[in-house]
Amino acid sequence: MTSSKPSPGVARPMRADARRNRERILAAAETVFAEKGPSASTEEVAARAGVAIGTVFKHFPTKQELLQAIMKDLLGRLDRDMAALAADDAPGDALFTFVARMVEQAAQKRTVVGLLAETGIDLQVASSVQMLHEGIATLLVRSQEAGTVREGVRPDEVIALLTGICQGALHAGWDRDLQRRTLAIVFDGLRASADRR
Amino acid sequence: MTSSKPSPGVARPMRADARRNRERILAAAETVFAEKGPSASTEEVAARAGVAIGTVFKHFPTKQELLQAIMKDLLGRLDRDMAALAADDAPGDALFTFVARMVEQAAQKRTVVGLLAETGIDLQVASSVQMLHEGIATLLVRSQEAGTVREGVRPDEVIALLTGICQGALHAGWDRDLQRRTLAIVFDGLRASADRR
DNA sequence: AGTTAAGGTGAGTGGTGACTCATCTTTATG
DNA sequence: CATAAAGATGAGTCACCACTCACCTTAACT
Repeated sequence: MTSSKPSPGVARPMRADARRNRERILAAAETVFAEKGPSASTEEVAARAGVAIGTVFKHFPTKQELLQAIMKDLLGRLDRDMAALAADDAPGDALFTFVARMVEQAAQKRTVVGLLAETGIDLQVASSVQMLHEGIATLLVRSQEAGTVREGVRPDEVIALLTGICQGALHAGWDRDLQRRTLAIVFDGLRASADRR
Repeated sequence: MTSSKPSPGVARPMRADARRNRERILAAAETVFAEKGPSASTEEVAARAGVAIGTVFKHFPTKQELLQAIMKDLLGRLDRDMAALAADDAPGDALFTFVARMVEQAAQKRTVVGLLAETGIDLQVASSVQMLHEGIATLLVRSQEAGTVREGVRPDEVIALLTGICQGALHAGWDRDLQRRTLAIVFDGLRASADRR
């Protein structure tokens, strides 16, 4: 009778196979949705993960929740990326580097891009988005202090540009070169310029 | 026996009710798809047009063709808009005005924006897109001659920026003010500047 | 007015995809 | 090893949607 009772409030740890499958599903979902966009079927995710469809729905009761879980993952990684950049890169370049990197990945991460700007994000994801926005704001301020971005540029403008360019990069006809040239124009627009305004 | 035979090669004109319904369907499709994106159902278009489903499919045998018909319409209108601008506006401003106007309409015309950048456009629509691209190229050259856009900017860069910003403007959180400020940055990037590059 | 073919109608078909559940399998624990 | 609960399974349900077709209506021409 001294044995551990199921103490209320402390959830038992997940079973080993369950944890493994959860990871597999997330990985599969990320590649599948990256390739085909969010309209890809849940069955395809299950197939790629090598599990039955019911298993996917046991872990993520709706497709929405699955998408949101991926979102959180991706946003978390982006956030860590950004923190690393803020630490390592020259303060004047960090914002530009980050934007360029994100645009580069955009084509492979349709999901992030799509949802970064989407309406109807629930609170779970919203907080991650919030973090990203704050990170961008920080990078922006540093760039302005370093003089590589003109005063008066506001964070929401940078985010708007970022989402727009990422969206554009998703579609056909944006080769590396065009991407680089387009970004160059936007960066010029952001740079401080004494002879204007 | 002197009565007119159905001369081969000369198609009879459409019946009056057919023509009327065709217009209604196009108008309905434009509003419905503008509101809900291309995934809106054909039934909803039929309902809004006040005709039966079968009628829609008699005029446009597939949903694809309906979407393409709208595209052609919209692109044609844009093209006329652009021609008018080229004639009336100051040559240095015409490009900026056109881009601003297009972005402004973007939120109400999800379809154009979406398909402007989409892969797999058929030849019908491709020619209209081609016209638009040529028009933009013309406006760009004029702006460069007038000195409001720096030399070295290429048409595909302008188009890339345009589609990107339009895509971004589709999504939530882009109020008028943000739109204006974002465009200002892009325009700054396009403007000739002696102190750079 | 009468004739006819173009046009309109809408219940029906087939396919797809999100989600469920009764049943079987596996892990953790005594 | 035995047991129980967590987890996995996949055939089945339901809703939606693009598209069809047999039948009815109407414009257009004599």
